[in-house]
Amino acid sequence: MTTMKDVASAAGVSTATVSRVLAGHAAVKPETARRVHDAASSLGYVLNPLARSLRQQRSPVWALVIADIGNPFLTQVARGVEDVARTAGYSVLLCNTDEDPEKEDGYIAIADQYRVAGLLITPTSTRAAVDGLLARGVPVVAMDRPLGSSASDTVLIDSRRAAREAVTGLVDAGRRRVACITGPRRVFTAEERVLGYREALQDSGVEVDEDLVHYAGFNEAGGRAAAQALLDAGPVDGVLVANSLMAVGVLGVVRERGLRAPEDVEIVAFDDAPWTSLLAPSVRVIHQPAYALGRSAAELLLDRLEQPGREARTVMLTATLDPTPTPASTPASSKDPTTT
Amino acid sequence: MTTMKDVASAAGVSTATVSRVLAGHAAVKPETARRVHDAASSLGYVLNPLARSLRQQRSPVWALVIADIGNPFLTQVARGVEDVARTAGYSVLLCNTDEDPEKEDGYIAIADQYRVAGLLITPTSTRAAVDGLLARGVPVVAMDRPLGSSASDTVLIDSRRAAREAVTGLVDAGRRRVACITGPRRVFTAEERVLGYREALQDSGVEVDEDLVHYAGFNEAGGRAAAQALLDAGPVDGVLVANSLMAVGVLGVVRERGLRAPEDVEIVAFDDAPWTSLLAPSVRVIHQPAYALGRSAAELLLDRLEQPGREARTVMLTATLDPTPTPASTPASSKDPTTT
DNA sequence: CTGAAAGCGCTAACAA
DNA sequence: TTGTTAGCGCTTTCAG
Repeated sequence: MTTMKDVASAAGVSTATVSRVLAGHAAVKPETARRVHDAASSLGYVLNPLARSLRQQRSPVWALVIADIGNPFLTQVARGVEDVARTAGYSVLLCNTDEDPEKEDGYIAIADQYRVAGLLITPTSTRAAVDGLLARGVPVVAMDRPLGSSASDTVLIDSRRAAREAVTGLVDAGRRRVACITGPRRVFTAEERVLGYREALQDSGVEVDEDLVHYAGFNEAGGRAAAQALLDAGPVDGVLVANSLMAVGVLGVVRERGLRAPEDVEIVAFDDAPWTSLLAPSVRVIHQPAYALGRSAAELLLDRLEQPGREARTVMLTATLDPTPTPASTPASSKDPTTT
Repeated sequence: MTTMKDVASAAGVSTATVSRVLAGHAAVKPETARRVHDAASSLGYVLNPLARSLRQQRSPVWALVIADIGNPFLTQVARGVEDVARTAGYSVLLCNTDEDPEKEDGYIAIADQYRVAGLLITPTSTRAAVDGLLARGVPVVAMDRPLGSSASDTVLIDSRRAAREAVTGLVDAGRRRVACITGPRRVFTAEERVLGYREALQDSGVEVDEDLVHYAGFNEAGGRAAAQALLDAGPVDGVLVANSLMAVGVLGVVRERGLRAPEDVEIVAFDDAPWTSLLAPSVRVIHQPAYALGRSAAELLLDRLEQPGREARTVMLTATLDPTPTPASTPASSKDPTTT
């Protein structure tokens, strides 16, 4: 393993000079710089970032702790974060918690140990253990869900409003038994969506039937289980589903039971994955600006890195109810950039 | 920032002893160990892994370089890798190349610089620049696609055979104009699937019409573009699609053109995401053992870490053509574990 | 413009 | 069983 010392002796200078040349700043005679570069490349020298970070007391890495790598919404968020991070020269260490508070705390601890320059998280627990980071002055940005300790920057999406709007639409369209299938109780967005649902019903003077509200895992299995329980209990003509993965589970059940959507039951779900418009029992979707969320969060982090002192900021983005899908034409609308 | 030295003086011992206590190995008097632990926890000490890695010349991190974080097949692979890594005490640095050879080489260089303990990759280029790692004795495992330099362990899925089987099925069912929509030319699996397609046609004595073979991006946009071009050129009654994301694009076009599937055109696609069985124009899927692929790859890496000398090994897994979907019942078959 | 030297926080011989 | 010591590879004063 060739080190800076090797390069230094090959170029006939000190390691200090090599360091200066490689870093770019600090004035070095061009002639010397050239010799160093030549030596470095001919030796195939590659800088050891561990040593550099040890010395500098910071590493150019961000930890991105997300709740579910299988959730298209969150992978879009990750893309947004990564794109900004990369252009700013940071690498992103992606960690997957599977909505498990213990795994979450474990990853935060690892990030802590690694002295990451910043942490972005979609907290699964409101009390995610980020105090250590914060105390040490490491910026933490909460994405999609707030953290208990509000000393950190936060980017949210107003999903409560969107939920309310969607449910109001269902009721206005004449749906009488509208249910709500949402994520785990502990999770902020899961609760927000239920709140929006309740508000809409109250606005419309419809009494909330608690049997129509189901909490479950934020994934296909959760959606499936909730739908089974819901439909076993009685008929329903509208459902608000908290994310696209759950929607898949719900639709599976709907299909198996021979129900038609939207005729028998109209389903509105959060998140527009590319495939949502092609689902068999059809779903109306609520678009969430996932990519933009990731970008904003990363920008807040960058900003905070420059002004460590500034007060915490909260950015609120808006979710929009897509127009009812017209089965005949299905434009591949991409409000978020996609890979090409 | 409290260091080991602080803990040492607080506990009235040397840093060497603190290190020994924290590492666990090496015998330390229980009494001393307790004092050290007390000191450490009361000071809120957290070990600096940078320093440790610098000293040990290895870091407990694997780089997982995948081609597309948005591809459900690959996220399942990532889960497999991560589960094995975690139980073995490694963290996984996930990198997303977007099928871009330059980004790929960039990430490999970063992994190289970070002195990762191992690298797992779904190479987008056969000549991914892993020689540096290999030369330094860092294990590299190729997943789903082989690397040019075959000095590395490899886990593949026999998708050529699966493609052949699927296309043979289409022809046997009376389909006469069967097309193939696959990924970028450079990508191994993209080519393999075309090879299987060609073999099937040759077996059946059907001449291969080159206009029916389309290469495109391994994502929704790619599938969409290929399908447009294909259908503009003439009618088709069967299509083999190389992955689920492309299938979404293809189905969108099929639907927009008012074609029915499988009546007018039967579509068989690789990868069974949870939502594939719910797609409107229906698709028959080829199941690939993604999670198992990830696990095998991780196990090969672990194994190689223990026996640096052993010769490279290649594991071949099998893809299976799922039975024709019966629209009425859609069992949520999970051959791969899912989050609950 | 360049070099010497100190030291980031930790681990691993080697002594004691 | 514990301490001393010598670095891992790099950056950064401080001199020159």
